[in-house]
Amino acid sequence: MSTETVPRWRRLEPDERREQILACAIRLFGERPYAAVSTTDVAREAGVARGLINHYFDSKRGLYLEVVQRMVTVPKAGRAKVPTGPLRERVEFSVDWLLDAIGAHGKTWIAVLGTEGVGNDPEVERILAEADEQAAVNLLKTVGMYDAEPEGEQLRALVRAYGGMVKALGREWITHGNLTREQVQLVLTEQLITLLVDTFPRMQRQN
Amino acid sequence: MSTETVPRWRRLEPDERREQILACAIRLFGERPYAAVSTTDVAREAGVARGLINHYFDSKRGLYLEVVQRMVTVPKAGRAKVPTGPLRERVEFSVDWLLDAIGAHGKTWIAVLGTEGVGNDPEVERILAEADEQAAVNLLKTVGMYDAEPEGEQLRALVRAYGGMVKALGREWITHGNLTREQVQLVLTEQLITLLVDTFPRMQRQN
DNA sequence: CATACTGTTGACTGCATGTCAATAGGCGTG
DNA sequence: CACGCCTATTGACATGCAGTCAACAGTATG
Repeated sequence: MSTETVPRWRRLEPDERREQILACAIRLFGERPYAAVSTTDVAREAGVARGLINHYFDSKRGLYLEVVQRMVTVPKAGRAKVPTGPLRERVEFSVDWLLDAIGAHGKTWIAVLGTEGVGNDPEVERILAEADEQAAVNLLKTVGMYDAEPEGEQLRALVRAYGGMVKALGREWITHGNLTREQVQLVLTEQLITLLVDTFPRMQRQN
Repeated sequence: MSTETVPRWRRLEPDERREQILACAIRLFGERPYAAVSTTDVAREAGVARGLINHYFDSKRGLYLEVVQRMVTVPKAGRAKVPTGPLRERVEFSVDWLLDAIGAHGKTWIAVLGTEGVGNDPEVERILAEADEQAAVNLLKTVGMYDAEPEGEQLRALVRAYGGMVKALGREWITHGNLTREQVQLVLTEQLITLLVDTFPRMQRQN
């Protein structure tokens, strides 16, 4: 008869446990809407007592906010090449890079943009706005127009709005399959060029 | 001593009561996110017993879905003028009409688009997708390209995606005040023209 | 092997949702 | 005008979830 004591649970480093719970939460919140995911679900998924979740995260809402933060944080893949040459080429390069990123993280991506519900959640809105801004800045730097003269703020606003179309087209491509990658690429390229070389200058004159 | 019996509550026609509750729900769900609105809140706001909500709506979720449905249902304002003339004019007319609609229902509008959270809610997604499709069809009809040749489905997909930019620009204009109405109008007009007269034809050739 | 540190548990509390039998508003009828 | 019926509405109940906390048990250390 073995009196060997087999531990009922393993003790992990705080960071490790936190990550593990967060990973499970990301999966579940990605599949179902907020209200349809209980902390009990997350706890079961992580093989952990429910109370532990409140130990590592203030509340269910706090956990959710971190999930959103993680999901919108683009891996910022190392794009070593700093493109040069005429604007058109830089734009094409940027759009291509965008589509690569979307294609790679497609699954997570659609989960993030999946639902635009009703109801103002300032916190969530702030996180998403920050991510949009980040993406806009990235794009502008890549096409070499970040240091855009007067009214750079307006240009960023335009590119942020352009991001809205990127998301929508991404959904048409990835989730609905209504458009091919080539088609999306064409549209995004033409639209961005129009925006940068035609609309933006005219808008400046209008100020 | 008056023995007059003053009713504790008034008996309403089902449709009437339903509308009343729905109106309160729209207000509350427009202000706070789903989880932060309890059926108790809605009941108090409407001055009825909580149980009545489950009598008229299957569940809190069911109520929410109807709220979303109402909020995305554009009043479909009677635009009597059927525009004619060159495409540019029709586009300008359409964009102008769009911005009028956004400006008028601005408050509700931003509430609807306010938050894009994480998590797939197929029902909500379906409602919003339907609204987007409706808007796209409306726009295409107004510019006179609804009966667009082959690949009309692809054109609708493009216009739906364009709608993504409309929303984003609307937010930059209405809620953040980063752009003026004139600027938004300029951008939307140029982008739509590019899409219709340049990109779409090229895309068709690409098929 | 004993001890201390702390990651982890499980029970407790309050609140929210959904259900259902009982109640009462108010219209139609005698 | 009073009575009675229909049903809109209520209020209590059951279930489940979120947050708190004292106690427990891995586990590293001497």
